[in-house]
Amino acid sequence: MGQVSNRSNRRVVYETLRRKVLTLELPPGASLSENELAASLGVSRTPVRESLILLGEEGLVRVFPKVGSFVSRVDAARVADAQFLREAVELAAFDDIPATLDPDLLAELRTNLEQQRAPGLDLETFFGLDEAFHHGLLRLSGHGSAWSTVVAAKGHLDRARRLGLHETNGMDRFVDEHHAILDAVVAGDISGARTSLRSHLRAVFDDIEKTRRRSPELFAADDGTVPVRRSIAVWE
Amino acid sequence: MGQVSNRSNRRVVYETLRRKVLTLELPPGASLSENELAASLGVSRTPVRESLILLGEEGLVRVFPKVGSFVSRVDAARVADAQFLREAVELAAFDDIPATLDPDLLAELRTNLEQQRAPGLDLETFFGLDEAFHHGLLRLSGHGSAWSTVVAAKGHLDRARRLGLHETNGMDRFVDEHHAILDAVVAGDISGARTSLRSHLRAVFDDIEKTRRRSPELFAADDGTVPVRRSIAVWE
DNA sequence: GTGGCAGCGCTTGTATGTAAGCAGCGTCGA
DNA sequence: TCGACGCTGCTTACATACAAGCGCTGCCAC
Repeated sequence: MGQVSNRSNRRVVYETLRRKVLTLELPPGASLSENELAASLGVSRTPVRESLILLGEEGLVRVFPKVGSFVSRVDAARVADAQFLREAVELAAFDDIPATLDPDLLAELRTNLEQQRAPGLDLETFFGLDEAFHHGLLRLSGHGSAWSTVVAAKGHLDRARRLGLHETNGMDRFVDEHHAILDAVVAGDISGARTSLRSHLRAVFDDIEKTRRRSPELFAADDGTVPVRRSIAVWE
Repeated sequence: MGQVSNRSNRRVVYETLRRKVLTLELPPGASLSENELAASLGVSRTPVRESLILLGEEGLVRVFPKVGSFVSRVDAARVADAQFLREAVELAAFDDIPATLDPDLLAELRTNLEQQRAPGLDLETFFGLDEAFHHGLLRLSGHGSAWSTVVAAKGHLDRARRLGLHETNGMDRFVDEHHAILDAVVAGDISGARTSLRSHLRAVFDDIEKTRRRSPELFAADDGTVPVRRSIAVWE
C-alpha cells in the first residue's frame, strides 16, 4: 500500500521519531540504529537517516560517526535557552495585542481552557492543549507564525517538563494561571497579563529545576561521551 | 585527497551552500540540481541531498518533489517573523545584564566597533562584525547560546538586508547606533539601551521595507509555484 | 590472574542504482 | 493557426551496495 497521502516517507518517519523522542517513548540515551529503525518502520535506511540528521540539527539526537545515534540527554543549558527564548517571544507579543481581539480566536481559547478543566485529563492531551493555548496567545497579537521557531527550539524544555509532570501532577495550578493570563488580556490589562504570563512560565521552569535536582541522571550534560553499549539495554 | 579535517562532506557542502544563499551568490529562484551540485562540488548526490533537506527545513530552499530544488524567494512574512523574534530576544536579554560587565567581552565589543569604523569596509566583513556585535550583546547578559536559534531563524532577514544595503550604503548610521547602544549599556542605562536597540533594529527593518517597495520581484511571496524553467537562466 | 592484541560485528558516511513523475517540446490533427 | 497528445529528458524519492572505522570480546602470552 505504501503512502497514500502526499506526505513523503521521510516526513512520516521524522514526525514519528520526533514525537516518540518528545514524549519520552524513546528516552534519553536510547539507541537509534539506522538499520533497526528502517527495518521496524518498513522503509530503507535513506529516509531514516535523513530524519536522524534533522533531529540531530534540532538537538534531540546525537550522531556519533561510525559509532551510533542516540537520543540526546536533556541538557540543562538548552532547557534554559528555550525558557529564555519562549519567555522573550511570548512577552514581546503582548506589546502588539490589538485593542479589539479576534472574537473567533478568543472563543477558541476559551474552549481550550474548558477542555483543560476536564477531569482525569490525559497528560499528553493536556500538553497538546497547553501548546495550542500558548500558540493562540501569540496569534492574538498577529505573531502566530513565530511559534514554529519556538517549537523547534524547545524540544529539550518539553522533555524536561514531561519528566517533571510525571511526578508532580500539578496541572491544576497551571490551568488556573492560564485563566488568569487570558482574563487579563481580555480586560485589556496588558501589564497584568505580562506579569501573569511571566510568573506562569517561571513556575514551569522552577518545576523542571526541582525535577533536575531530584533526578540528575536524566539531565546529564551532553558532553560528547557515547553511552556505553551495555547500558543501553537499560533504557530499552 | 578528500577531506583532511574531521568535518564530514555533508557539513562542508551544507555550510558552503548556506553561505552562498545568504550572500545572494545563489540568488532567490536559482536552481539547485542535486546532480549538478554534486558534480561541481566533487561529491556524490548523497551529501548534497542531505544539505538541501536541511536548507529546506530552514526555509532557505524549496524542494519540489520530482521537479527541482530552488533557492527560496525572500518571504516578507518570514522577514517580519525574524525581525519580531530577534527584537524580542535581544531586548529581553537586557533585563539580565549583570551590574558589572565582563571586561574581556567589553573589550572585544569595543574592538569590534572600531573595526566597523574602518574606511572602505567590505560589505560582507561589515555583516560579520554586525553579527558578532549583536551576539556579543547577548553574551553580556549570559544568553549567548540563544543566538544560534536567532541565526537559524533569520536567514530571510539577512538576505533582505543584503538586498537593501547593496543600494543604500548606509552603514555609517548603523555603526553610530551600535555605539549608542553599547554606551548606554556601559553607563548602566538599561532603559536607554533598550530604546536605542529597538530603534536600531526598526531602522534596519524600515530599510528592508523600502527595498521591498522598490524591488518587489525579489520578495515575491513563496506561494508554492515553481519558477519557470526558462527564467532560471536569468538568475544564473 | 591479568594485560595486550587481533578479529569480528556493528555503526555511520558515501556512492550508485532504480523508480516514479512533472515540464516542455514537437508533432499531428482539425 | 491553434489545440491536444505523447515522447523525451530532466528532476527528486527511495533502495541498495560499498567503504571506513570504532568497540567489544575472546584468546593468548606472561
